[in-house]
Amino acid sequence: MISCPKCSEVGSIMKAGYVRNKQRYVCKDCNYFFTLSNPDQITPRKNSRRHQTTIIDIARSTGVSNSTVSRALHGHADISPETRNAVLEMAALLDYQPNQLAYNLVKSRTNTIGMIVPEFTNSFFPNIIIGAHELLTEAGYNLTIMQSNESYPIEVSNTKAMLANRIDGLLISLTQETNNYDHLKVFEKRGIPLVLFNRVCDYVSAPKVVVNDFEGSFLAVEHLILNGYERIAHLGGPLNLLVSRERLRGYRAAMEKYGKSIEENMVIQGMFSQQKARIYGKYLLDLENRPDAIFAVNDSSAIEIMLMALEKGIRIPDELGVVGFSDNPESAYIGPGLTTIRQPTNAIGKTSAQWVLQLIESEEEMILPNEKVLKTELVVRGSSRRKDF
Amino acid sequence: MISCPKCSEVGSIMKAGYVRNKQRYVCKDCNYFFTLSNPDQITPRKNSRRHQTTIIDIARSTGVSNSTVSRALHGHADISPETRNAVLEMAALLDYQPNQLAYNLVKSRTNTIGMIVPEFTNSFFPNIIIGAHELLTEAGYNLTIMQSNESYPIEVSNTKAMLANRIDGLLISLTQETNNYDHLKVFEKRGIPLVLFNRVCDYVSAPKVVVNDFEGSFLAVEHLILNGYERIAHLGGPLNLLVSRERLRGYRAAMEKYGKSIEENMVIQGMFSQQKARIYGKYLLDLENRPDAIFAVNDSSAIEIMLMALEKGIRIPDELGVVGFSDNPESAYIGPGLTTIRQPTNAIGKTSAQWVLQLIESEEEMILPNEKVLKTELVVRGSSRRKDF
DNA sequence: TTGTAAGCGTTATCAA
DNA sequence: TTGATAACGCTTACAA
Repeated sequence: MISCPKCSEVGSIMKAGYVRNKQRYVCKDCNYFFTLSNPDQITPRKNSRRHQTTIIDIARSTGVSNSTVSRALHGHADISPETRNAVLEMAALLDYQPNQLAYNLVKSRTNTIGMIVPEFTNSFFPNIIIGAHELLTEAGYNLTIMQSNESYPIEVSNTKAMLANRIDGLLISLTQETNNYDHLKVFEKRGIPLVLFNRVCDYVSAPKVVVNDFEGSFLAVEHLILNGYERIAHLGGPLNLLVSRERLRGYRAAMEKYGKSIEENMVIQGMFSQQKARIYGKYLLDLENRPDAIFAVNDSSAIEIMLMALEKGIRIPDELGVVGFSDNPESAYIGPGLTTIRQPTNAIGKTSAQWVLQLIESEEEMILPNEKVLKTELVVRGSSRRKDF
Repeated sequence: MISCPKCSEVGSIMKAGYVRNKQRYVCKDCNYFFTLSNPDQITPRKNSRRHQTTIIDIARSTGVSNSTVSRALHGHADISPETRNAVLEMAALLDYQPNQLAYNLVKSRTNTIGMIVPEFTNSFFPNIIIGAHELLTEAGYNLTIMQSNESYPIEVSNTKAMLANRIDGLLISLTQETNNYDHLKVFEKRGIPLVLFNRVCDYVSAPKVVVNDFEGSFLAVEHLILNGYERIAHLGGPLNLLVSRERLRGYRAAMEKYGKSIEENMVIQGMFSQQKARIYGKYLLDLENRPDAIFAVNDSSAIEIMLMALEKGIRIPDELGVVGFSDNPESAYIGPGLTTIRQPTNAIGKTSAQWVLQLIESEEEMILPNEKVLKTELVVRGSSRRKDF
């Protein structure tokens, strides 16, 4: 008695013509075609619970070898159109889906780029993801995204997972907690392409994609000064991040250039969070001699400040100028509109992705500029435009 | 001469004590420890370009077998603490990173959930992703996200890629183009858990996570009516999507309940896109006898309408009431604030993720309610609140 | 043009 | 408590 190699059924086997001079059978139960080239192939493969059809199934059913099937499937040359068609037909018939896992294992590449971002509650990182995603998809790569949630331990475990999954390259933007970079150096040591973006650091020799935070901040503060604000506070980010330091530097440079003295109690550096923004914002607005303008490290903080000013009845922009950074979607609409520095988020994603692909495709260690700096843009809205200026 | 099994170097091999009565060596060049249990293991493994250390490397260096290493690494019982420690030490020394690919292949599961969303330009899907991501991470699963960009062919190729990568389960929200569901039925046939969310359809027997679009819309329109609006237009979505149909149904039901006649030229169904919103918005606002309120299928469209009204000098809410759907972040801030229906995005993600995990973990085909309906919430803001009401 | 067989890095089933 | 050895599904020399 012949049993179906796929579903083990014995009662429903029928003859189904000849292939390459061998009797072909079909199992009416599971619609599986096969030949019996060799008696011990009659026994079904074990562990067949939810068996997905493999190359071997196709090989058996068509009466050719695995390698021939593989070649046919990949449109290799040196294969007779006749057998190729037979294989392709059978593949369709058996509803064959290649097993990427096995492919990846033997090729030891996955065609997948990993991306780790600290958060995606703001639209900032999602927009970067969109950019990277577009470019990678076009290039035939998959993108696996992980989120570190601004936590260093999670970031470390994320990189471990990426490593374990043998991604071909990694795009990463660091958490605000990250001060140790050993988990990134592993990538260097392994020769796995790595690109840092936005939240970068100096201590790892990987390419970095950033924006001109210094200039952006300089322009922002200069704009406030040119609108007649004198005592400008800065609500900054955590200083272990280069972005925070650069934006602080831009602030100081602008103040200095225009001969404004900086009151150090009005320069605050802190973690990114809505709660922190409220605390620092309250502090600044409650100062006995409160600033007449605030340059915030990002739009979320700036918006918190605007809302608090509203509550307190402080008029914007007359009594208080506010400028943010990043141009969140809500910034255009809040109150008189929030003046801000627009970041080319899509381009950040695209640039980073392109770079990591270049690193992958270039066999040699490339000698490359280690940093790409994209341009920001000052977007002037109502929160900083005084009528009398 | 002994050559290093890892880097093939011959000049830098030194003796390094004894392990299990075998001479141990170390390659000073690549810091690789090994023993020579068997003469033909002297030859380095070929294809060693960028060789990542494997279980076999550890086995050789420690002088035990693969299986023992595997067991030690997984903290199996039945292993002497002595050898376990030796293995673990060596693993750390050689900087071993497990190869998830191989693991997945033999286990034929990936611990990865796939997620396909039509877009993430709005904050809507990112927020759902956040919810799903949180729950999945906690459960020890990875999340692979793909974006169909509202394109049916891309959606199909995405599902193929997911299948090829042997994800353990899929969460999907359909594109506005999708009218054929064969690519989803494959999952059914293969027994791969599938959960539809938000953009669902009736033609595939998979669990669905949706919100009460009907009630939400009903409340939105009722709210407009109770604020004295009479001639309410509806700017709807593509009708092949259940959400669009449900929201339309809610609109009609509310109008009917309050005895308002619907002017059919003021009910428009169209694709989601900013451009379309502008075109339809212009049409509605330019009508000779224009509506006194518009209920839009989503906030993006509603916002476009508000902006156009602003341009045309139509006062909101006095001359025109506007209500959207979803509560985008910018909706709170635009003009007098956009009244909208808030969707529990985080919960949508979490619920879908939880469901797919349940399906994975339950061996049996579960008998389950086929749909979960989450609650929406009316958020009243200035765009619909008439002073005289 | 096709087949054979080794190898990718694991886990799992037997024996020892 | 350990070690061989056979899978997992695929690609690819090398042989025929």
